[in-house]
Amino acid sequence: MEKYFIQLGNTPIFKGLNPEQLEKLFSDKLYRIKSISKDEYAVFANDRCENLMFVVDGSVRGEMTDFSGKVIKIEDIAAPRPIAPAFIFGHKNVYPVDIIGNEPTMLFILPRETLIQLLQENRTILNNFLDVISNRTQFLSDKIRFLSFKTIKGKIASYILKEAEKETTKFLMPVTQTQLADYFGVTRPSLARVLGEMEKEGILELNKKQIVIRDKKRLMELIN
Amino acid sequence: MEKYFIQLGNTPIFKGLNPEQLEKLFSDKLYRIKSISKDEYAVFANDRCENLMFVVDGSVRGEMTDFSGKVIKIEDIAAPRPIAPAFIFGHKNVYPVDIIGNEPTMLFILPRETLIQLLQENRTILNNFLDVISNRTQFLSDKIRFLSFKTIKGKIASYILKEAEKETTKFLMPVTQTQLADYFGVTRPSLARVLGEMEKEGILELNKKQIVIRDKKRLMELIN
DNA sequence: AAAAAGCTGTAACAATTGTTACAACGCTCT
DNA sequence: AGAGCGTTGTAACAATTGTTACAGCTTTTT
Repeated sequence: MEKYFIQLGNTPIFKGLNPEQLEKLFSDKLYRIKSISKDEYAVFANDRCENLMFVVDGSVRGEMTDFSGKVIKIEDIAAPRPIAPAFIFGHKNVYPVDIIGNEPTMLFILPRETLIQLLQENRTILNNFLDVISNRTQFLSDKIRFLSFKTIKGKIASYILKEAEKETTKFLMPVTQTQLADYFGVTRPSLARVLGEMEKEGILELNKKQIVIRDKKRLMELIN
Repeated sequence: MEKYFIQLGNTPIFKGLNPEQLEKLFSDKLYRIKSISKDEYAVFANDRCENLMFVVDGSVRGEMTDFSGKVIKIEDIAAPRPIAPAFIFGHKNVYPVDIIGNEPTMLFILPRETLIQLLQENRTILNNFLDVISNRTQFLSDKIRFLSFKTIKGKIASYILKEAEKETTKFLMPVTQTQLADYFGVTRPSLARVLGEMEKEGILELNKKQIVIRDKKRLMELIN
């Protein structure tokens, strides 16, 4: 048993299949393994995306180079995870970022043709794959809805009201302020300041990560 | 021949199949047709999304009601087009918006189970469906990249450099300032002001919708 | 041709956010 | 316990953007 079949079974796309089933499924399929070293490029931005790659050992990062030559890290992708599953189909299937090894890393590479075969013959994989790219779309839609609130108060209000849908007035922030600021596309001190203002105005009560909604009505009015 | 099979063949998901093929494909499948009148709700936001619906005649609009009760129109969907194809799979498959008839409208409704059968037995449909969702993801990714430029100058620079990739220095704005401001998530006067500033600084030259890049280097520096 | 509607340019002022810097607190590792 | 690190609170000032209003212009409608 190759060890990458074990890791593959842990990716969201092959979830629900055990290594034996995977080995059997792949017995008559085309695929390949590639090792990359630290800081080696696996793909360059704008390369054609004709394979679905999985990180089965180690981790890679996605980087963008902007017009001025500055490099921006977009995200880390650690095993076991697929790379850019939403870019292998669609009209413009090129990689949106450079993919670079963070460490010695092993990639499992599936040609598009093989993937299509798998999707057609195995219903679990089809469902998983649709789930993965649909989740991505849903996440991005949510994020855009957020970014469209102009003020930070509006973003916070919208975020908190959504988080507190189940529990009525009290809940724990599941992320740090830094992460939340990043998600909102604002700076961390600005977020902290606005949270402070909302506490002074009596709308919220803050204790570290615990948030209590004191005036739900005014919180709702902040969204417009 | 039911006329909706003709319209279905024009949707991106059944593209490449003629009405006869569609009729045959659907002969042993579950589906149904629903008519809605003007201003009738086809679905409410947060309804479970267990069917894929197509507008085969007329048009609907997607509307959101925010916490303060204000209604915001998100988009129009006219025949022939699928409704929310990225929300039938994924973990949270509920409709993100209300769907309301703009006029007397006919909907073709496919249960998820039927859709999965079609995806497995017909490769064209599988490819089309994956293309549709992937295109959506790619569009949203682009948009988020835009929104993440903090200043209006940065958004303009990024937009213009992308638009002017083919033609070197001169091009026509394909949209009005109002539309562009909307896409950027800023107000129209702000956009106009910044465009004016960039002209004064000698970076751009503006004549109505014609734009000439006078200093590409400084334009690129604005992106960071 | 006249009227209406939409697009663009501009201005002054208000509001919001970014920048930068520092301090206090809690957690983990040794 | 102490060092190191990440998180949070805060402040002053600079920069950017929103708001509102008006005028001139083009395009479409009547």
